[in-house]
Amino acid sequence: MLRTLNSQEKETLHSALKREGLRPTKQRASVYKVILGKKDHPNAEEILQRVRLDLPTISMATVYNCLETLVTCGLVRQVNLDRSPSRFCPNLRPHAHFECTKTGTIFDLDLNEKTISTLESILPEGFSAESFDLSFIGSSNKMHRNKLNTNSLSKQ
Amino acid sequence: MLRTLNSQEKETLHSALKREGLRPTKQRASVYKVILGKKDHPNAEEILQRVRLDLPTISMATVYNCLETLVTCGLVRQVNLDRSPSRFCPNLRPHAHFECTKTGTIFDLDLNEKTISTLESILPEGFSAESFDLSFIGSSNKMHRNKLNTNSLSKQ
DNA sequence: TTTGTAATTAGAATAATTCTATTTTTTGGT
DNA sequence: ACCAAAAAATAGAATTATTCTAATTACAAA
Repeated sequence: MLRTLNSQEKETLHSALKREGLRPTKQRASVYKVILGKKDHPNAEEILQRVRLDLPTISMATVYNCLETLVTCGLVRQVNLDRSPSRFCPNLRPHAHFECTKTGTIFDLDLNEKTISTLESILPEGFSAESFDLSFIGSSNKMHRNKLNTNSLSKQ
Repeated sequence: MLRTLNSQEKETLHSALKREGLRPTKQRASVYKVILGKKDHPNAEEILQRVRLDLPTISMATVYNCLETLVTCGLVRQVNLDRSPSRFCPNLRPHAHFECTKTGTIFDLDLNEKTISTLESILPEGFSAESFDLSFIGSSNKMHRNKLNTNSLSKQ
């Protein structure tokens, strides 16, 4: 059985859904719980497997529907690296991704204010960005930080 | 009829292919020519249409094969934005992409040394990147620079 | 030339995602 | 609680970009 949403997470989910005029269903809650529960950037197939521990009859179509809903509500971010299946992550802070070619691990790299303004400064006059995507491919000697159940790293 | 490769471009292509032990074919030359000829980040389907002006019987499989070859040889870069079909671009300088939501135009944004070192500084100890991808989505009031036949912009 | 290898080709196969049509669930009004 | 209307979930078909397969054609070195 999967860890359950705590009351704050439940409140976040319900109010975001309400804001969009959408209903809180057990399928949506379970998909959200899975994404919060293991921040390893799972794809739809992996999310389906994990959700089925709780809801054995959920369909792939529903997983895709729930993911779209959660992304629309701003609770979850869709991460596309190259042409591999989309992955999903609950980190709403500005961050980049690093994919380790040795292990396949994807790390979040939080961005500080200075870095963000450097990114903004790339845009010429007359351009304004509503979003950006930044990712790196390479190798790392860092292990998964399983204890914290996160792949997020930042420099001190 | 399409503009032909000049002798320098031909030499670049042939020596890059030779370096990899690959043969210079008319299909490869034509795909390369198309990508150099209009720097609007075409996808495989668009490249097929343009190449067929020269080689009416070329197949989509060959276009994909040629594209893979050119990317492997380092003559062309594959550009993936979200989950849309891969696009191809001959700009080998370090650059980011900007997709205009109003027009669908994709602009190259050349990156200066300072920006590149800021990007490198994002990586924590123990991480090394062999490549990065940076893209923006937003809107721009710049028109296509058709006269120069390029979508590349940089700040002075 | 011949001969082996590489490249091209058409079409089938694959894989991620989206769509369609049906059933189930939820909600708000009585 | 009951019912009607709307939303969501579901199974499976459809779509789409890309890759694979097997057969043919072109090339380059001896």
